[in-house]
Amino acid sequence: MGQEKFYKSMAGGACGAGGSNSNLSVLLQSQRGLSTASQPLEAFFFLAPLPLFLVFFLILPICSRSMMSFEDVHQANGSSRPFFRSFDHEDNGDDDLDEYFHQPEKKRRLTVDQVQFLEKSFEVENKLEPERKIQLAKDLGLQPRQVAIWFQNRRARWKTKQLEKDYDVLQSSYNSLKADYDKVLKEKEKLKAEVNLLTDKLLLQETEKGSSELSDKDALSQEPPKKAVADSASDGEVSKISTVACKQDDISSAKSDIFDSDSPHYADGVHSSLLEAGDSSYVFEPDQSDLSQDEEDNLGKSLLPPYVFPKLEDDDYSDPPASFEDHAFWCWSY
DNA sequence: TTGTGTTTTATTGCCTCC
DNA sequence: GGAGGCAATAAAACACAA
Repeated sequence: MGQEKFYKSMAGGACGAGGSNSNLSVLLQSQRGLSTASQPLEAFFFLAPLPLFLVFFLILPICSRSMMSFEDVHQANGSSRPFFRSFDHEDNGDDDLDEYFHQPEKKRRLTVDQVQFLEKSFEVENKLEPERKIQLAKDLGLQPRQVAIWFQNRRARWKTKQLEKDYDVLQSSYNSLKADYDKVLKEKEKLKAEVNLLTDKLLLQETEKGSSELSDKDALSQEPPKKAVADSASDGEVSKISTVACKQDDISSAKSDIFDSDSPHYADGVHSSLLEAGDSSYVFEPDQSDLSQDEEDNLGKSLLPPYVFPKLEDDDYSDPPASFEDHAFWCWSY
């Protein structure tokens, strides 16, 4: 099928080499200010010594097939590659000519000028209408099919480049987001440590307060203080007293909420060690005998001051993949 | 000079549109 | 059903290091 298309387009674009060369020459001259000699008739002078049938049945079809301009062969562009390299090589003799004609068609690169012209045309419009294709083919001395293929490949290259650009944009966006995320995470850890520190301070204060109140009570009841404390401690009196004291104090109540919502789960070294050292956790144990667990939770949530957050386990944060590539793959896999 | 990687030109097969 | 586009691929041309 491709071959069918190819030969159709070949027929459509054939036999325009001479006139089209001058078109290209004029166009390129106007573009770059170069003076390139356009001499299409040279072709026929060159072919004159050959038998007529050879010219019409062998040489011309090949010229039209490759759509090579003689100007391109002669042009003194230092970097230009010989567009018709094989043909040049065959100038040596009839044997080579025969060999050439029996060779399978080789790929020939477009000249720098042709590519430049096509690039400019592509910049204007990357799609190719039939009329423009024909015109470009004429101007460049190429087959319409070649022009179409060039545009097709050019679009593919453009698309690849565009994908690379998009990838870069996404990558930088991901990097900045990840930086923000890390920053927030650090901030969170910092705030968490601060809350722990304040809670511990409060605990110590409450402990001291509880002891002093107990001492006052002991003094009032005129009982030997040491025995009373020892006795009370032994049967849990301290706990009850402290709880009452705690309930009388708004701040401490709020803080004990903090404590309730947070501290039992703490695994942080500082906090847990302090609690264990004083063994004071029982002091703030609220009297919740008449509250169900659900009510307890709801109450706790509704009464929490705005700065008290529910405990977030570390697992609540799922770490993003280490790299942008991993993340992209991770997203893609979902 | 040669091996190897990259770029460019061209083909093939499939799909969509008219 | 033909024309044209696209993705995948082949293969030639080219660049370049060893």
